[in-house]
Amino acid sequence: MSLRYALLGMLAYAPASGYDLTKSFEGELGTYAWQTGHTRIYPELNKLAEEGLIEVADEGARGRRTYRVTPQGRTALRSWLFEEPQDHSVRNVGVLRLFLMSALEPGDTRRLLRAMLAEGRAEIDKLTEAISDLDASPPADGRLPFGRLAAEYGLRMHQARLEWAQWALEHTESDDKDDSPA
Amino acid sequence: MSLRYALLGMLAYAPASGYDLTKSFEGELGTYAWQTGHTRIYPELNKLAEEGLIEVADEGARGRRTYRVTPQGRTALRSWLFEEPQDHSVRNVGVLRLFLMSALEPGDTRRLLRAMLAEGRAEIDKLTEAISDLDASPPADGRLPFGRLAAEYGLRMHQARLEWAQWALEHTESDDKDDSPA
DNA sequence: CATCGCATGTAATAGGTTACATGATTAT
DNA sequence: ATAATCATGTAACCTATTACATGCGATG
Repeated sequence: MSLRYALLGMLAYAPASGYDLTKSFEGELGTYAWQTGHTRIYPELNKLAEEGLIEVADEGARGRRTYRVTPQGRTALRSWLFEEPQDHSVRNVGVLRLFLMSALEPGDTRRLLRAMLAEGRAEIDKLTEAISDLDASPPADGRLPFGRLAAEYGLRMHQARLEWAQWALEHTESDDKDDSPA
Repeated sequence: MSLRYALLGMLAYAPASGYDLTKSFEGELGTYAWQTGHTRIYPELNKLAEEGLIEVADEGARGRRTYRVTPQGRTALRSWLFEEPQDHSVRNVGVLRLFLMSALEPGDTRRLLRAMLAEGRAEIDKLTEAISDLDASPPADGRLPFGRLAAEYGLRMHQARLEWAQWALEHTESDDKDDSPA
């Protein structure tokens, strides 16, 4: 059920084709919020169009169809966002790994945590650079673009995760013979 | 594929029954890392047992079967955790809502962001209390328990998300007539 | 004229959710 | 006795992934 709102929402930002949307899901959207591929996107777009929540705005070369949300689509998105029964459904392999690593022997746990710290730092560097690029060429309308919003989210999450890993490392070492700080 | 490692990992922490595991998934594990229910857990436990990755440690009243990981199971878990091809598969309805809310009119976006800030603060209060309870009665073995680890993670994530929402609010208001600070 | 990227799809399989189902034990 | 909670399962349906498939248009 969430996929359709993801599509509706992205089309509410700006009209796009299935191909464009596929690319979006390969970026921040897929990384932090909702992962999917073109094999789910195309059938769902057809369904949304049938139901009148989106419509073809333009047909281009190679059978390209650019969709935009209809007023009904916008209403559906809005009511989904304001609707109370929030399902907090989460499925995140990275976090699962994080949690489970401490089921290993302390030595292994510490090794994994250190690897994670390195990865996290690399990710933060990448995002910091991406953000400074985005801020160097702000959009004309002054509106916060989706990518900027998502990059900021990613940056803050990675930082928090890094600090958590550091904390976890401190609380794992006491049990171990190798007691050098991280 | 991840569900089986979630189960294997939880059993590596401590032996448990399908019922116990179901409860675990209703807590922090399901909230931050991987959601599932008893209808997936029982069949998967049977499969894991067939494959020799877990075994029945104890049978109790009402058909209760307590499982524990076998050495092969521990090896499988360890190799999954150390294995390189990390799929960063994420599916998080909350984050999706966060990202999509800015596709609405600025007034609606601001209203949702403010609601989110309130929810986030409530969540942080709850976790802070839960953590101080956990820290008041630390486990005898000095090992960091799963719940403590997960609560700390949740706390830090909620805090980072809150700060992000505050940031987003600041960057959304410029476009709006109602320019009072959050 | 070949290769790469654009652009859309279907089919088979796997994984997940909801509804249905049953029975044992404990607490009131 | 009755209700609540413990404890496990199956079946139907829905959602998601992987493999397969096709053709157009631009670039070299």
